[in-house]
Amino acid sequence: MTTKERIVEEALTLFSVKGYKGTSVKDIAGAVGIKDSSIYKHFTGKQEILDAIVRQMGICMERLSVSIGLPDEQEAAKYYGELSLQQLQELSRKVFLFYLQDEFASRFWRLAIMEQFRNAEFYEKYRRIFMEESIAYLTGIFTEMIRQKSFRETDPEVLAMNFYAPIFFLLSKYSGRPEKGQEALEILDKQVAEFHRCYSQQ
Amino acid sequence: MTTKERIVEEALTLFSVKGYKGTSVKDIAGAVGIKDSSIYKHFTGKQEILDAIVRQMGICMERLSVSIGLPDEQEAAKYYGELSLQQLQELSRKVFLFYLQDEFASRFWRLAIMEQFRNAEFYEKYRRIFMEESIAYLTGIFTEMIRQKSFRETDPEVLAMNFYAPIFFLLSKYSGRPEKGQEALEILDKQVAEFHRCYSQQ
DNA sequence: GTCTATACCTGGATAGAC
DNA sequence: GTCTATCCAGGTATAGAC
Repeated sequence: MTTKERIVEEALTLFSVKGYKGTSVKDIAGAVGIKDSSIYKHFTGKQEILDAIVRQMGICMERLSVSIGLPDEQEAAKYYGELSLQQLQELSRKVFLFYLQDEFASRFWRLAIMEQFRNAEFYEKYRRIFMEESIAYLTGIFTEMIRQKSFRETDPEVLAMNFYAPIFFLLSKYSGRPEKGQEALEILDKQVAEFHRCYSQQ
Repeated sequence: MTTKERIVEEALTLFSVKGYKGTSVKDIAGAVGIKDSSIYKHFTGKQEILDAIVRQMGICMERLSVSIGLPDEQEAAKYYGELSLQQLQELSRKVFLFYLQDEFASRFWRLAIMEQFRNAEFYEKYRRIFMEESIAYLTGIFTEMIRQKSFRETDPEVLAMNFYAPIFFLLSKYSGRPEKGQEALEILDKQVAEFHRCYSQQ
């Protein structure tokens, strides 16, 4: 990993805990193991490091399904087949654990949460990645499931929100404490079981 | 309003947009209309202003139901009677609009979100007020509704999460933009209608 | 491309006049 | 209880040696 990459790496770690304003260039340099002045050979300033993080997030997260290794909406129909309870739980756990534990996504989640009110770019990315794309992906899957009659006839967007909102809630609750992920997963499984009971036609 | 109260007031407004670190004592003093040095006649420092805000939130929000003017769990059974769709929608709208638009709660919500990772006290208060108490309140209501057989036999906590998670999601999405509240309310109503369809026994 | 040294500024906080 | 003046620490950033 180049020094420039390590700067971005350490900066994201620090920003995601102490915030942008709460992290100094000295802190970042210290974490990398160089002096603060050396940072300026790689970036014009602190703001540019933040910009690099945002850009990287844009690249990494362009599509939720690709990042998590989930089938895309077209394949999903086959992949999930009749969408059994076990498969639904697998789907919810994958999404949840990805955002909670993925090296990059979990830190970006926290940073975006902290910066969303100060920084329009963060608000946009945060909303798109962690809200709209997730809902859109699930809407696609559920549309197909309903078409296949494995799910009850319902507005697929309402269904997607019903499925995703508890995941989002638990992410918000546990994003600072990934070590408590097990506790969260148990709650999540209960939610999904209830979801399945409500909508599945088996 | 005393100067001390106005300092807390303006500080909360600024903190809730620019964050604690992003707001200077000069900014606060400027908003109040005094010089920064005068602040120190009322507070020992910036940190104490933040402490005052946290304390005030503790007082204001001790019980969700009181703050919002909702019936408590015992009265709720009578109040909501058979819990019609309209009453469920009223309940969800009250909770949602309170956190979104209440002068104090909406700003505290944003501040707490930004400070939760840096400040354990904020994380505690944020989680207690905006997550656990809401869920606990709804669990109480739903327990009673199930006992009355107006709701299907279900784990009331799962029900509470099902009901509250979309509210929480929409709050997170629209907390910076209360002017778009109408758009959010339409989505919320759809969610509640679906919830009612799933669980009500009428 | 990393270092030392340094310039410059902002922000938190105090002292003391009124 | 507000002001002016001031101090000090810490943070961003630059210059220049190696």
